[in-house]
Formats: sequence, structure tokens, C-alpha cells
Amino acid sequence: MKQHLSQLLSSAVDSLQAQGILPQDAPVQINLDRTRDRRHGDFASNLAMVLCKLAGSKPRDLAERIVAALPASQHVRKVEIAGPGFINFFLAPLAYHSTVAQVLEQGEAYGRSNIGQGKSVQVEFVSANPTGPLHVGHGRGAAYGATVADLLDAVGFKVHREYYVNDAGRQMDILAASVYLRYLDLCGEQLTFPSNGYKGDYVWDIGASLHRKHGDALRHSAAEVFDGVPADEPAGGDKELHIDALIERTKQLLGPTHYREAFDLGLNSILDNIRRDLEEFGVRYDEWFSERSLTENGSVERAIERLKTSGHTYEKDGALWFRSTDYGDEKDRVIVRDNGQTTYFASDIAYHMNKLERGYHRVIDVWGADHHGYVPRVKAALAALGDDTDRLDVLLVQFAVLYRGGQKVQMSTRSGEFVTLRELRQEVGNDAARFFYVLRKCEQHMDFDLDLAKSESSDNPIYYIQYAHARIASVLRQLQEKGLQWDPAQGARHLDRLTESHEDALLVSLSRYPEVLETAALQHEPHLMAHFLRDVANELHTYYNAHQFLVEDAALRNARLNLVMATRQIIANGLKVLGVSAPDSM
RNA sequence: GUCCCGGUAGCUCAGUCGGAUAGAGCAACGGCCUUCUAAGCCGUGGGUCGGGGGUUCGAAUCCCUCCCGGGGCGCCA
Repeated sequence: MKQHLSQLLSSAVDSLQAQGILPQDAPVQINLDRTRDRRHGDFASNLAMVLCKLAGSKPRDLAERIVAALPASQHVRKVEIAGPGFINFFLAPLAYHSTVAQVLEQGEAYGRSNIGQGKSVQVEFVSANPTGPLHVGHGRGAAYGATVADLLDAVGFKVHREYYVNDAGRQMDILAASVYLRYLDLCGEQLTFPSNGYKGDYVWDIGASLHRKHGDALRHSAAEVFDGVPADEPAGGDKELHIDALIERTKQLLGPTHYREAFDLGLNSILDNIRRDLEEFGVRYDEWFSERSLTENGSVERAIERLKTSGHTYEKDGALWFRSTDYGDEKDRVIVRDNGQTTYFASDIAYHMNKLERGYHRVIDVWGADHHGYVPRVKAALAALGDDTDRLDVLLVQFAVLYRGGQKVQMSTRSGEFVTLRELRQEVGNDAARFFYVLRKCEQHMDFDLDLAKSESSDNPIYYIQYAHARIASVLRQLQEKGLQWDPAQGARHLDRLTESHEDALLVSLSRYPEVLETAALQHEPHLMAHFLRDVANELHTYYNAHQFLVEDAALRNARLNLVMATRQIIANGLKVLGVSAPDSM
């Protein structure tokens, strides 16, 4: 509908240009918005105010000329000029009746579009280190990333969902050493666990798996393991030096094969857990991309060579630096350490190079807001490689803070005292978790109220929306109990019987759905859909309370059923995009 | 210190590319169950859009500046 009106305006501008009232070469962008106030019609355009200078006339005068030049449309009831020069469109009932017909006819497909024209978009999200279970912070990235991906899919992009697995690097070595130490403990060795090790219970479980498989075969005495290892922090030493030395001892004592086994056992069991967790959360991926593969297939080396060749690197203090300051970063960054190891950043350059080489039209990274300082250097690297940095969008997701009983829930990853995504899902359910996570735009700090998410009342927006859907299903059941049938054809013929203000409000909302979907997708703002659904649910409940649907008058009854069934479809479609179920009863 | 995010009703937040009288939910207050689900609905009150300047037909929105809150600033990942 918006597109239709836009064309009318565009056509009017064309004829004014032909008449010489507007200059031929003027760039004309048609602005058309939903009005905030129904008294201003359905849509309003500020076109006359924008163009009045070019035309050399007063806004209202120009508006009159534009209105006079508008082609007739059966969807437009009247056009008014108001205020400083707004052109207000009032739609004919027919425009809304055709929306109901479209919703019922297209069903799940209603609202989907081809704005993306099949262009490929890669969305990388979550990508948490496989050193422990996902926590509630990752949950927000998961829900947000999955929904952005689904939204883009719904408007016609070809979406590739990807998880970057950090299966290399020091953190994973710390995990491997932690697993081995827990294994030794299970063998009966008395040892003090490093303060910087991973202390979660899951590490015990992995150590136990290692023990089940090998018995005491990999056992070394605690004295031997800690021989020559500098003191840990609580003992007055440095926790980093302590853990690094323990990693080295673990590698020496286990040898490459068994070390890799302990390492992979940790990696795989945690990754399996993460996969299952996300799967249960309704979050699916097309690809799990291994960081290690970038080193093994030479991509990291190749990326470094390309930077060297293009003259953006230099050596200092035995390390290789990337001169990211050339591209606006605040300082240069090390890509190869003085010990010859490449940094995480080097892998990330290779990974982003790889993404762009795969030919995606756009690449979206969903990161935690704590990585924001990282954006300039990654963009700098892509620029130095000669790539178009505009193809990369980095969406930063702020942290979520849980509240229970009005109190902040304390969390700390290293100590093992954190709320996992699984715990959250079990506590409030998948639907509430998915919904609450996308209720705020991503850059907004979020207070996640656990009590509210669990509550079975209208205070809880997800309950409220799902209940609207269930309520309509319930109406259909009542219809059957009365021995009646819904006759959509009769309903369609009598949509003009829908004259109540509640009906009008619902009709407008149904027609807004495609616009909301499009905006939410293109702006990467799922919260727009969440808020829209709440509005629709509110209109449905209000309507339900004010009017009986199952009236004697068959024509009116079926017209109303067409409307509420279309409403049910809209709610179902919107919830689906958000990864939330639409139950028929509650 | 610097960079990012935020500051809108008592609370949690919307507010599209600058647009008309700044909205919603909760909370508060007052109503509504002989009704397709009261798991709900209707109504009322509530605002220095953090402060101050600027840009213009028009600013919560854009620019400058200051204040407050949260976070980031490793040869960690």
C-alpha cells in the first residue's frame, strides 16, 4: 500500500516536472510515513515542504499542485492538505479489505518480500569460546543474531548463519590443562587447582571421561606436574605465569598425542553442549567454522603475507606489527608475537578475508559490546587488504543483567558462578527467553526481569501475545461447539460490515505488518516486531472484550472471523520470525 | 585520559529519513465477571525528552559543549 501511494506521488512529481513547475533534474526522494494521528489520515508526505524551495513557491501552494496532479486510485478515499503543507492520504475501506484477503490467502507467506533480491548475507553470531557452557550474555547474542538472520531471510536475502569456533589459542590450552588437573585429582593426586584455571563442574566431567578411557595410564604425581612451576597468585606469584607453566608441563608430560586428546575431548564435549543448547533454543547454523582450519590451511599465513606485501606491516621488539593507524585505528597492533606465534587478531584478519573471499554481498558480525574497540582494527585490516569495508556490518550487543525479586543476579565466569543459558531457558522457558532478549534494540543495556518472564499474566508481554493467538483459536472451537462453520467466502463478501473502531485499528495493523517486517530486517531491529506484536495483541484483546464475534448475523459473524483469523495469522507469522511458538491453547 | 553505548512519565522502554498535540506497558487511582477464557477489558492522573548553546519553516531526533550512569581501551581470546 505504501509503495502504491509512493508511485502516485512519484507520478505527480513527474507531471509537474513536465509542466516546468519543478526543475527537471531535481533529485526527488518521496517521503511517505504512517501518520501518528488518524485524523491526519493513514499516510502523510512532507513532499511539498521538501520541494517548495526548488519550486519557488509556498509549501501549501505546491502541495495543492501535487494533489491536483495525483492520479486517481480506488484505494484512496480522499487527500487533504494540512498543517504547514503535509499531504495526507485517507485510504478507502477497499484498501484494508484487500489486506485481509491477502493475509488469508498467503498465510505464512504474508509479509515476506523480495527486497533482498536473493543477495547473500552472512551472519556470524554467538561464537563463544568453547571453554564452557553458554551463559546468559551469549543468549542475547544468540536470540538477536538468529532473529536478524530470520528477518533478512523473510525479506528475500539468502542468509548463511555461521558460528566461529575458537578452537585454538591460549584459552583452549588453559582448558586442556584444567581438564588434565581434574583428571589427576580423580586419580587421587592432591593438588592445588590454579586460580586462573576453568573451575566449572563441567571440567570435572571431562576429566572423568578422560579417566574412564585411560584409567591411571596418564597419571603423573602432583609433585612432578608442579615441578619448576612458579607460584600461583594466592601464593604470592603471578597467575598468568603459573598457568602458562602448567600448560607447558601438561604438554611435556602427556606428549603431543595425548595432549591433543585431552584438548579435543574438552573442545568437543563443550562444543557438543553448546550445539545442543542452541538447537534447543531454536538457533540453527549452516556452518561451524573452525579457527584452527585457518592456521592449518595457510589462510593466516596468506593474510599476513598480503599485509606485508601491501606495505602495512613493520617489525619492532621482535614482533610483527600491522600499521592499523593508517586506517584510523588508535594504535598499531601485533599480528605475530616475538615468540613467533600469531595473535588472535591475525586469525581474525584471515577469517574476515576468508568471509569476503567467499563472495557474500554483505557480512554481519554480531559481537558483545565489550569487543567494540575491536571494530576499527578489523575494518583497518580489510581496508589494507584492499577490500570494501562497507560490506562488513558489526552489530554490538550490550550485556543483559538478570533481576530476580528486584535484585541483580550476580555473575562471574571464571569462578564458575554464572547463570547459564540453559538454566535461564529452564527457568523461564524458550519462548520467554527468545522474546525478552529481542525486546530491546541491541545497543540498549537490558534489564532481564526473570520474575516477569515467568509470570503467567498480562504483565508478561510474551504471555499476552500468545494468549491473543490462543484466544482466537478458542473462538473457533466455540464456533464448532455451536455447530457452526467459518465461511471465509461469505466473510470476504461482507468485510464492509467491519465498521467498529476496534475493527478499524486491527485492519490498519494487519496492513502494517509487511512494513514492520521490512524495517526490522533492514535496520537489524527485531524489537520493532516485538513491539508491533504487542500492539496487535492489545487491539485483539480490546476488540474481543468490546464485541461478540460469534453473532447470529452470519454475514457479520463471518466478516469478523475473517478479520480475527487474519489477525491470528499475523501474530503467528510475527512470532515465528522471533523464534517463539504460537499455541492454540494455554 | 580516550573511545563506545545510554540519559524520554514513579519504574522498564518505544519514538522511522528532522514533521503536526511526545507514546506503550507496568506501578498508582476509579470502574467492569449472567458474556466467545477476568490469563482479560475500560477510564483517570502523570513529562524542564539530563543542562546550555546552535542549525531551520519545524529538533526528543542533526551539530557543539557540559553533567550523570554503564562498558572498552593487552605481544589475552
